[in-house]
Amino acid sequence: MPGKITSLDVAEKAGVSRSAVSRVFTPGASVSDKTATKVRRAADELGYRPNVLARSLLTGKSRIIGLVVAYLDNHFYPEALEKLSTALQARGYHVLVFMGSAADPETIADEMLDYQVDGLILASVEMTSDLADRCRATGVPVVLFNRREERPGELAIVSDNYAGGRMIAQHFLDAGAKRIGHIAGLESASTQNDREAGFTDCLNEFGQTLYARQVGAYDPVRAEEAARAMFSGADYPDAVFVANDYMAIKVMDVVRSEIGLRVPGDVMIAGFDDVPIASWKSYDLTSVRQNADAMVAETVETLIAKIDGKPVEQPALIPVSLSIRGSSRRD
Amino acid sequence: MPGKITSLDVAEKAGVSRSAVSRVFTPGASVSDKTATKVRRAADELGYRPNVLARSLLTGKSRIIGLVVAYLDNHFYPEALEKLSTALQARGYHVLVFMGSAADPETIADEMLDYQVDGLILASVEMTSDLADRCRATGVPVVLFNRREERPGELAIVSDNYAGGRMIAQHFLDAGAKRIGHIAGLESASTQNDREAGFTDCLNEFGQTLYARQVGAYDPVRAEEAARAMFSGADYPDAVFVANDYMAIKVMDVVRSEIGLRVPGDVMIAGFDDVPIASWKSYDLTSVRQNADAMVAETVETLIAKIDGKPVEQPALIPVSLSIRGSSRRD
DNA sequence: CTGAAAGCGCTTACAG
DNA sequence: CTGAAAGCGCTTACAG
Repeated sequence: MPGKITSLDVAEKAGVSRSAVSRVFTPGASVSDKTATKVRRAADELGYRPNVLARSLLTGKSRIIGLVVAYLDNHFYPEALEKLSTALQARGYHVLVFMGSAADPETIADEMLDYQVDGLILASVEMTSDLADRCRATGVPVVLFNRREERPGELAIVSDNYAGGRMIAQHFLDAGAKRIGHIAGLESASTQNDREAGFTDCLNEFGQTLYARQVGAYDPVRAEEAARAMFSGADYPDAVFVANDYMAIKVMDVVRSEIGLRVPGDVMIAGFDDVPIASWKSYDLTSVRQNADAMVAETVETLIAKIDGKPVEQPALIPVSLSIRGSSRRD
Repeated sequence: MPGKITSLDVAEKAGVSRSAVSRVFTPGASVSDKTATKVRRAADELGYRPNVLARSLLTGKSRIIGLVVAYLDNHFYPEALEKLSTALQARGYHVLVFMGSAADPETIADEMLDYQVDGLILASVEMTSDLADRCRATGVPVVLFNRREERPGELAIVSDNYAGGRMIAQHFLDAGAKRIGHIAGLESASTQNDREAGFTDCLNEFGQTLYARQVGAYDPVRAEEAARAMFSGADYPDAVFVANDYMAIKVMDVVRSEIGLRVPGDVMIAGFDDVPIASWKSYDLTSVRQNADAMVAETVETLIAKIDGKPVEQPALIPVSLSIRGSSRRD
């Protein structure tokens, strides 16, 4: 293979200066058509492409977005990652992935900053705030995805989790449920708190209180344990809201296969996220739909606006909707 | 925020040269303890960290690995992505993600090369070969993950898909299946060809041939259609090997919920990959286990060895094993 | 062990 | 419109 082709090689071949070559590859720069044609031809023949890293050094823009994720086993996140990356690619950015579980937040923050990322998307539930504070301190734009922390200057893209919680409570009440339970996610997570607050507020307004409560911490094994604890006795709930689909699926498995109850006959179950699995026939799970497309679009717009130095305000909550399915349908 | 802190700032504060600062941050460089201490203190106070991009320009190493993926809805890939990224992080590399579905292979190849990636992992099923050829032509090390193309110089990490196919055939035969079907994945994919070859070879050795065959192309909707076509008549198979779990789950849903057959009573079903869903109680799917950890470890080792200029040979096939579950168990 | 100098590949005012 | 020159932040022989 030939050594790396540089702009100088192209310049020589085209009989112009390095500056001219650079201009041809800089949208909006002033070059004559004739020069542009010569340069493009030479570049094509040589297989030249500008070195993005060298450009970054000059411009101070790397066009790299750092994305911190974890929990890729919860199907909501791979979908988000795919959409986020696709949307960013379309805008000329690329995603450098950091697994939140692979190192401590300090290390991750340092590494991201080392790569001179133009912006950050934080989609990992735990320890987000340390990371975000540290990054914001350096002046790199940060957007939280599917979580909020209420820090000053924070930009957070979240669904209307509170409204979603209310929808499920209302749905259970409409169906005549009398003993309504909740299996919570991670209690330090804003999604959990907002969903549960909406759920219990609505229950209270109709004169009911939570009949049973367990914590699954957004973890499949803990969700199973929570289900066993909640359904092993005789006086189990007749409806339960599980804080996300990933846990709800495990709860359904325990309730049906281990305990031997019928869903929705003995107990109605609803989840949150409306991941594809929820609509699979074997689960047919009622769920609150998070509009992933809207969340991603808002995340990308907000982050890029911030990067471009535009004034950016905290975006509105993303609306949710209820997908009613067999797990809570009583005919 | 203060302007970017450079090595010169640190050098001045510590009363040494820029070279000295650089050496402190270069493992293995010769610096006295005294200098190192002074530099580290100054760096900490200033919050200095070397600019990886600037370093890349000099060293020619970006420590960025390009990863092309797609099909994140097939749960095998998010898991692989998570493990790949974690393993690479531990080795001081980071992953720049390219969604194979978001652009044509040429564009993706160009963009990856623009970022001066040190190496590439291709985990996207389609159009891999164009992309790989294009990248290899520039001298960037490429490793294919979970696919092979038999190109010269190719490095491909794949399971022993052929052996996996045989295992399922053997298992069906042992269980007394007489009418054995296959729902194929993408027929241009090496995984598909190897799995089916092993499956039918084994069948043939025992005097059987494929009783029915449909193509699902690794796509959930097409898998459902394939299942409908295969099971709508009266003389449906009594055992079917579906080329991956992602399709097998959809096949089970159609067979049980739409057609009304019992699994395994009326038909035994087996998949491939052994993704977490396979062991969920509602599916309890027999599957060939791909050792994702081993595949990832091998991929990372091979790629890094190649990057480091070491002689690298095509690695051996990764062994698979059969996870027998309820979907094929007849007591 | 340490510093001055050159240079990685590019872009951007500055003149012309 | 175009080129010469400076410089982004860093590393690496080269002397000392």
